[in-house]
Amino acid sequence: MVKFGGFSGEQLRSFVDKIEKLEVEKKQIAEFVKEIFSEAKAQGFDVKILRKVLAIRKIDARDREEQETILDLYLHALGMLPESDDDDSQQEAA
Amino acid sequence: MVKFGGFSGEQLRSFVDKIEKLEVEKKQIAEFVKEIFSEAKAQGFDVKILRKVLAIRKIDARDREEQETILDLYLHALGMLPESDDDDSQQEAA
Amino acid sequence: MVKFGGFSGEQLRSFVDKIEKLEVEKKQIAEFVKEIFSEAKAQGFDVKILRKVLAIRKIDARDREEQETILDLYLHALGMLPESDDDDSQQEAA
Amino acid sequence: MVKFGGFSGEQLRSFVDKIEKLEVEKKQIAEFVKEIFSEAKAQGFDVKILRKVLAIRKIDARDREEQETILDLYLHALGMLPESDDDDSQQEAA
DNA sequence: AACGTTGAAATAGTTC
DNA sequence: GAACTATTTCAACGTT
Repeated sequence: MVKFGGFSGEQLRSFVDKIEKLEVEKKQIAEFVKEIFSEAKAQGFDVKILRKVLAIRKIDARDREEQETILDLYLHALGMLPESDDDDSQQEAA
Repeated sequence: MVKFGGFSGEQLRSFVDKIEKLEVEKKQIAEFVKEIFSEAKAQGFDVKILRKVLAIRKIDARDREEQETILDLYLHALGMLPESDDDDSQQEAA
Repeated sequence: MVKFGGFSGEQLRSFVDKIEKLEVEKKQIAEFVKEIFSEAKAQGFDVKILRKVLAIRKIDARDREEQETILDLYLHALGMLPESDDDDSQQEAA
Repeated sequence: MVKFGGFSGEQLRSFVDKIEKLEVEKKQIAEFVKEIFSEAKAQGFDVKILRKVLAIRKIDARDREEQETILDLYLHALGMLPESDDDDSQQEAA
């Protein structure tokens, strides 16, 4: 049931407050990032290239994650990994 | 001159490190926000409505800012505000 | 199947043409808007203020929309709106 | 002088109206463009690629413009073009 | 004319 | 998988 009539107004306010505070934090961090870009630019770096560097590193990180995932899949397929979902009977007598 | 060939590699690394750390922080906060939404949902709140509430509050906040800004503009246009360096023609009969 | 090898070149050309034509129209409109600003300025209006007025009206319009949306959400949440396919509990006493 | 007190309210309203109408038109065109993308997608085109095609054509168009500009510069440098800025007195007694 | 600011467009991610 | 939301990116604009 949807919380509206009654006492849950305080809870709602609490949720709203928390989230808005966190959004503020996020915004502050974003501004900080911008400052760093400015600083880099002031020191002669090409911001566009800097962004590209970061983007590539991001992709690489993902690749690594995915490849680890694939590795896990392989290992699991070969029965060399204890998988979370189907460990319904392995534990007691492993 | 663009800093990429040469000794500025350390600076670059420093910028990249800082930014990536901040990005991590942002992501953590975003996850935290999601948790709060989950919590609210678990307590029976309609997340869609909660989002709308937040959106409206955002718009209202911006509206308030804009209203203040335009008030300043009006006052200044009417010569009722001591603006920093805009007294170019007000002194018609000084 | 992705349409790029083969006979669909004409279709592609057609899409590209249509879109580019529309983009041209958009650009023309944008230029027209600029002309109006110029005209206003020439007639003694403070363009900055004019822009702010427009911005505030935009925000207000969006706010109104959001308010209506959330009203619908409220009403619906309270079971006071006949939603299209949300009659999950009406049938108890059919 | 800034138009505020008095009779210029109507003019202001007129400007606002015109601009907002044009903005609406722009938005409609943008929606139309989206529809075309949808249609293309429905017919099996990869929208991402379609966008890339458009982007490249845009760049090419710009390139052409810039190259024409450069060509103009060359021609002018070689004294083969009448330049805009300093043609204030050349025509009558060149 | 470069700079930062702002608004729009696009992409990625999430939810239903 | 379709729609919605959020984030990121890109371009335009005013400003200095």
